[in-house]
Amino acid sequence: MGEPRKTAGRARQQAQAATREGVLAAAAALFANYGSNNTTMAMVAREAKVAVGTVYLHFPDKDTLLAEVLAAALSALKASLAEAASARSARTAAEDVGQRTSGLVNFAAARPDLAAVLFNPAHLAEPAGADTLAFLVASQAAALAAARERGWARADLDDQTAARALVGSLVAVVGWWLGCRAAGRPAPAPGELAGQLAGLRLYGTAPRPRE
Amino acid sequence: MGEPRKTAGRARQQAQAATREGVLAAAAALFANYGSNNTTMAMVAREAKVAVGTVYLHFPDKDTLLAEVLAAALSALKASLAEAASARSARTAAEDVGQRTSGLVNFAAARPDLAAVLFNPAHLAEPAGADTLAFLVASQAAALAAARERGWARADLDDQTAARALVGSLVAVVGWWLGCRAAGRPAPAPGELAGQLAGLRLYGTAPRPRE
Amino acid sequence: MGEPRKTAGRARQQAQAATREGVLAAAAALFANYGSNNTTMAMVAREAKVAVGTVYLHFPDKDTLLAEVLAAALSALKASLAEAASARSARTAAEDVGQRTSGLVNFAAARPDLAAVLFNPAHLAEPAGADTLAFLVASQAAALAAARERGWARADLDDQTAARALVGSLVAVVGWWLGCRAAGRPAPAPGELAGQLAGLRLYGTAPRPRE
Amino acid sequence: MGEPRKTAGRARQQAQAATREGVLAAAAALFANYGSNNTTMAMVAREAKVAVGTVYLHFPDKDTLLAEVLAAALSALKASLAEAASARSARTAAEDVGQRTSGLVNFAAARPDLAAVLFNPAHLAEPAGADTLAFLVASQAAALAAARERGWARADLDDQTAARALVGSLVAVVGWWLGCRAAGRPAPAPGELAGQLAGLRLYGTAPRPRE
DNA sequence: GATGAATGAGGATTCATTCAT
DNA sequence: TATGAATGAATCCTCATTCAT
Repeated sequence: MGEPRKTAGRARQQAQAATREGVLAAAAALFANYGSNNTTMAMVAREAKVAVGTVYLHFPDKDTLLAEVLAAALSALKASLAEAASARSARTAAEDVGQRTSGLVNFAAARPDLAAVLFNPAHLAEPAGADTLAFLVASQAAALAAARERGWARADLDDQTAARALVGSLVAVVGWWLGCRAAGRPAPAPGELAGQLAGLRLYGTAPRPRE
Repeated sequence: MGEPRKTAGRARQQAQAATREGVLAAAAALFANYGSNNTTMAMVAREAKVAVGTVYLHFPDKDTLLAEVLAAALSALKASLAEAASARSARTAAEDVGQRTSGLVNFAAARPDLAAVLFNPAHLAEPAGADTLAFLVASQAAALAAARERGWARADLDDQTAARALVGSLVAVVGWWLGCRAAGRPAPAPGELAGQLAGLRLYGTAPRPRE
Repeated sequence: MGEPRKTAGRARQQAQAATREGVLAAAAALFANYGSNNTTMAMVAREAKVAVGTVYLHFPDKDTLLAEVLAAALSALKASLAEAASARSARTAAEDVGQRTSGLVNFAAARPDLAAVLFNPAHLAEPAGADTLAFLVASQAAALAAARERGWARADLDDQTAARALVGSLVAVVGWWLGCRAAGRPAPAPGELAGQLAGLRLYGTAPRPRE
Repeated sequence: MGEPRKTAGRARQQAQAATREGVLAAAAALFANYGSNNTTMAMVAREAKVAVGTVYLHFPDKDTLLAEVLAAALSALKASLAEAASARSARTAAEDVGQRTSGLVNFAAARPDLAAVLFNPAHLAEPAGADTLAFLVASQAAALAAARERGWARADLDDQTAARALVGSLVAVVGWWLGCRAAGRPAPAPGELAGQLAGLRLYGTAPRPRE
């Protein structure tokens, strides 16, 4: 999977890595715009200013390329969230969910390319997206379990089901939001969006007793 | 020019309609199983025990076929929900949401094929699925607005955003659930699933004060 | 080749013939407009307000249909020319050629459908058009031979070659002229066209000594 | 992104050009023999000893392939005529037309493939052939106008009409002649053919007063 | 490692023709 | 005779992948 020859010189290795990153970035941009299904390897190569063969030198096939683009996007998301999380710690459920949700929306606003690849249901539905989807679900499930520890979440929730529902709504809403913004259609402000998502997640649609 | 029998015979018409339905059913089954992207027109024809040309006799192209399969599934869903709705009327928000959600899950349990086509994000993302997605979102938004009228929903929700989130979570969860069941993997019982979904929708993940 | 059952009643036979004529007319109209290559048997049937099968009842296949349309057009042309010829007899070469050419152009103006089928090089190039082309060439060759008898044509012409050249120019010019008229583009008046064609045929492009 | 060798090697480029020419030649041969309508892209590929995809690598679609074959044939014709024209200049109308016609016939004799593609009415009638036809007509019209300047052509000719007639007769006769030769049927000698064509063009069919 | 021409299996769609009613 | 649904071979074109340079 793209493991460069051990004996290569330092400069060589760097050039190699740069090529790889270029392809990855090109693929991300195209997948974000058109979806991987409507993107050909030739398009990726052209965008990366590289020959088709070069793409195959770094990624054995298209599925793997998608998987790696998703992995890269996911790891950028993780990094972004981790940074946000380290900044402050939540005192209440509302703060907790609010911070997480804002983090996500901020990531989407800051890196629309990566986010658009990640929050594309078609990508997550493909075999190459299974890992990514699984991770997203697992992390939501973990967050839910952690929240329950602290009394921030109901005891009667099935974590699997709830995590899937949360991921589904995030993907749908953020995907839609990014699409609107990319197309220049009206879209809620990031803060507004995060607020709505956090509210729905925490309290659902029913009126809150008083808070 | 003679006296052409325009009526062409009752039996003939029925046979034609049967062929059309056969193709539709075959397409639904395959789209449900593999997604329309991994299904060829030849597969549809073979499954329907019909020649390729026959498929095109009834549907002008693949996109239209997908659109019609989605439309059929959607109308079956509507019928199922309408029937359920006419049976009893809700007195409380919980009853209302509970009934709607159960209706949906029951439909998925009763017609897994149709539901799997409908609740496939890749289908809804395609142009042919735009109408269907739009309808689902609009109907959720309408339900939300109606609920608010009765004081069953918060006033500070953005209907568009919330409707998308709800559709997203339903699609994700029901799609996953159907996949599990089709593959023989463990999956929650229908009632359990409906309960979880209804709870999340109404109250989110936070503990309920008491109700 | 469409020979109706001998035992059929009178009315039956007439209805049959009417159907056949209807198909022929429909095919002629479509072939004239789009060329036989861009006309499907289904289009013919629809235009004739008849079922596809009915077309095949009267014509064994598409090639034969084209051949018969061409034959019908050719026989209409012959009839038109014969009528014109019987009216007056030519005294000079110029009169002779002038009358023939006018007859042709008048036919094209009067029956643009049939003429457009006939004067379509693509039709004449197809196997089904071979007979028609052969007839046109033969009739030009005969006319040339007859003219030579009377001293109206040069002795050093090769009839085959000259006849082909004449047919070629007629087909090209009349076909182009009909196309212009059908499309509403500017086109010479019929008399003007006939004059030009007759002049070219008789005297070529060189200046006439005096006549 | 390394240092991509944009030049890709001289040999490589030549090989590519050779492939392109091979496809062009194969297409020309097949189009000449069967007409583009009866030639499939698979036949072209097979004839060129190349994969189907390779054909599409060099020509975006079948129409373009036909257009390029026609363009190549036309430019070969132009070159051939230009060479002939530069050799000697005409003193009389008869010399002028004679030289032009001989040039054409010589080209047809020397490059029967290219000529057969060019002088196929079906090709010229297709959209892809429109340019070629237009060029042929325009060049005849120009020749006519030039001749008139010198008093070599009648003043009462409509250039459009006459040019179409001339092209039509050339296409018909040369096309037929090539067909005869290819099929081994008897056909006039090139000089004979050119003489007949030149005579018809200059003086028509009427007896020449004296010359 | 990089290149990009070449490959060819595969997929959507068309349409002349058949045949049961 | 008339019908028109059904047939399926044929065709154009795409694109992931390979490999000689």
